[in-house]
Amino acid sequence: MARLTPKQRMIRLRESQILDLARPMIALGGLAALSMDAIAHELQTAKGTIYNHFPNKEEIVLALAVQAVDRRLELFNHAVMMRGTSRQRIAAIGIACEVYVDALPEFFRAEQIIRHETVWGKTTEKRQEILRNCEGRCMHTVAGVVRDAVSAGDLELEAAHRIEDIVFGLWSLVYGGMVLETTSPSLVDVGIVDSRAAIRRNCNSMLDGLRWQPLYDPQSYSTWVQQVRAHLEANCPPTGLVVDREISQTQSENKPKKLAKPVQSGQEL
Amino acid sequence: MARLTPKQRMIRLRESQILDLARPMIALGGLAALSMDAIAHELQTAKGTIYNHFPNKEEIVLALAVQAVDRRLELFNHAVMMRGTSRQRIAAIGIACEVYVDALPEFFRAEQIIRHETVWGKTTEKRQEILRNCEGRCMHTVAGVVRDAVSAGDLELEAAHRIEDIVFGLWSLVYGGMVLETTSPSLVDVGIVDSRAAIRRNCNSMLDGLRWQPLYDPQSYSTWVQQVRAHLEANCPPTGLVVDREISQTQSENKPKKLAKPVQSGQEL
DNA sequence: CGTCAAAAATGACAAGGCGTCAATTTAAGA
DNA sequence: TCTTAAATTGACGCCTTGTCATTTTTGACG
Repeated sequence: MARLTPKQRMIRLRESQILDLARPMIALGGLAALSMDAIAHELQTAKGTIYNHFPNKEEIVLALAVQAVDRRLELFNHAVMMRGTSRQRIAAIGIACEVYVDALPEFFRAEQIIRHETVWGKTTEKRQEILRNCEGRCMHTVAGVVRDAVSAGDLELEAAHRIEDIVFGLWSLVYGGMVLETTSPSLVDVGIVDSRAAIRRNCNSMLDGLRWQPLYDPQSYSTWVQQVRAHLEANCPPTGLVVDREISQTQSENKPKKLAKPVQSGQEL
Repeated sequence: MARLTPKQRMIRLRESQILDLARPMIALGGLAALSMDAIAHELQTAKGTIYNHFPNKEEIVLALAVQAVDRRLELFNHAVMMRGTSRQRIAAIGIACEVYVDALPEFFRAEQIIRHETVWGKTTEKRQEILRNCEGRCMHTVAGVVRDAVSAGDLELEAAHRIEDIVFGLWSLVYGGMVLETTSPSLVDVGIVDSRAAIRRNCNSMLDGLRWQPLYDPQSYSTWVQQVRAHLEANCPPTGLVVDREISQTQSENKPKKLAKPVQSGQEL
């Protein structure tokens, strides 16, 4: 981590500029709206230069997803550090998810898009590993709360019910709910008027079903939500910047990687 | 519903041929892998002819999604018709989802793809309405079981907990779980070894949390799963064909619709 | 300060896909 | 048989991504 030459700093800067330009694009219209030409044009460089930073569009999305999970983890960490019962702390993570989706929708979008084999399959192993790492740390944070609950005696695990599976359940419930909320043709038609409230209520039902003490109480839960939300929104302003993550020293390390035969040359879903 | 001229039958036939060709394509590589040229070529017609049937790629995906939800509904109906407690019948729907995803992955994929604003936004109102209708009927089927449970006294709804929200919860949990299972970079790395078992377990936790009687019992649940799965797989062979759904009498009704300015001309996600 | 090899930037180009439309062929009913 | 509406055709316009031979810049070293 020696000092950087001006040139190197220039390159780093451009990398983050690329991502800053790309983020609103994919938020607006998915991968198809992410135009390499447009980025090059706005940055006043040649397209080839963009390709020196990222071997293809998909890799940009992956880079965005990494930023996204970083931001999410940050919120999670703030959430679990709050003082309260184990049940309150796990609830805080749920609120963190809501804050995340509401305050950083562009990041959330990146996470959704990278979650497609067709996109994922065109990215480099190197960056994939980075994302896996981030996701792993997120899981670890959540699992930690569950473990604490067990230690504290708030939660008794039945045989054949693993901590990871519980985390997976909450994850499914929240992620699935958010995705359906965003993309379902007919949520309102079908009678779901306040999907957020429904998600929260359902998470609580699940935890009640595990007999995670203390059981759901609308009153106290509601005030806790207020508290957490205020705390998180105060501490994690959407404008906060992410530290640049260094993936290679030189551009040339990125260049020649040549994917093992791009299955589809077109764009995506 | 008079008789069809040979020509009209020809057209109907081609429509289903288009869908049959498109299904494996999107299953393999998403919307990008759905090639209009390839379909035209394989059908030995001109590309323009395909565009007489569907105004764009997205509309084909939507048509596939309609087929998909039809198939899903079919399975749901078989599931809820089984004799058992209300809790067993709701569990049967969960199993139906598993059978659906396993036996008809191409259909599931279509449902996933249409669930993107960028894809959805390019389809016609007419067919959108059809899909909403199908989804509504699915919801209705599931909600019916919940209502039965309430009637039978197996389930007491607290105030501010609506039936639709419970259905939404199960939907989120199962859909979210299945999506994560399919697309998560690192499920195994992170400790989820049997995601299906986890989904089932978590659904049961949620229902337990609602105090939906009788509560989860591993033994009896497990045997019920066997039964349902066998029944569904016997009654709904994957090869079963869907009745053609008639959307318009003549092709020319489809043709001139001209979308209100395609925001993105490229493909998707 | 000058030299030079390596790194980075450039942009014209190949490849390939979608959707269009004027012209043509086919079908159906009188 | 004739007429008119419907259906088919396929070349074409337009847009995109990703490549790569060439040119420019950088910075280490004498």
